[in-house]
Amino acid sequence: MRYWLFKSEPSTWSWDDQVAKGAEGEEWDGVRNYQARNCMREMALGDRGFFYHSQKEKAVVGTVEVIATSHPDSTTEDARWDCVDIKALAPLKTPVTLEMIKEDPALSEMVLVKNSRLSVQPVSGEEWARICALGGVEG
DNA sequence: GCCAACGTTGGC
DNA sequence: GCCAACGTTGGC
Repeated sequence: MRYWLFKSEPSTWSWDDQVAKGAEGEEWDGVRNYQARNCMREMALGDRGFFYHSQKEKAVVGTVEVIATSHPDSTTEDARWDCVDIKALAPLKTPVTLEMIKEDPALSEMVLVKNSRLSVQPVSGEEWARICALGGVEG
């Protein structure tokens, strides 16, 4: 199993919106960046991810699971853009903020730190375990 | 609200 | 195919 991070502006699509979709999940649509799209194309059923709130909050707030592999993005006719479906798994007891991530030597190499603009990105197994521990959630 | 970083577009 | 111009993202 591989691990990922999905970034969203809470004013556009928040963790609460994701939770409200329940087991049915939702398309992670609207991505118009090749690197982010390529990440989604690599995802497998059952892969796990973090749900990250950008802008004001800047924190990992929950975990999600990939429930549909890459398919055309329904919000565009442009065949270049694909997306996956994800469902909410569990909220973090303690949101893990960008500040905490930057201060933690074990997390200083995260794509989130190195390339802050990439909206869908890979997370290593070590990073996954560390953030789950900090956040008080089962990996 | 500003600005740096980055990706994309389009003219040559 | 290169590179300048432009638009967008996201942290501060």
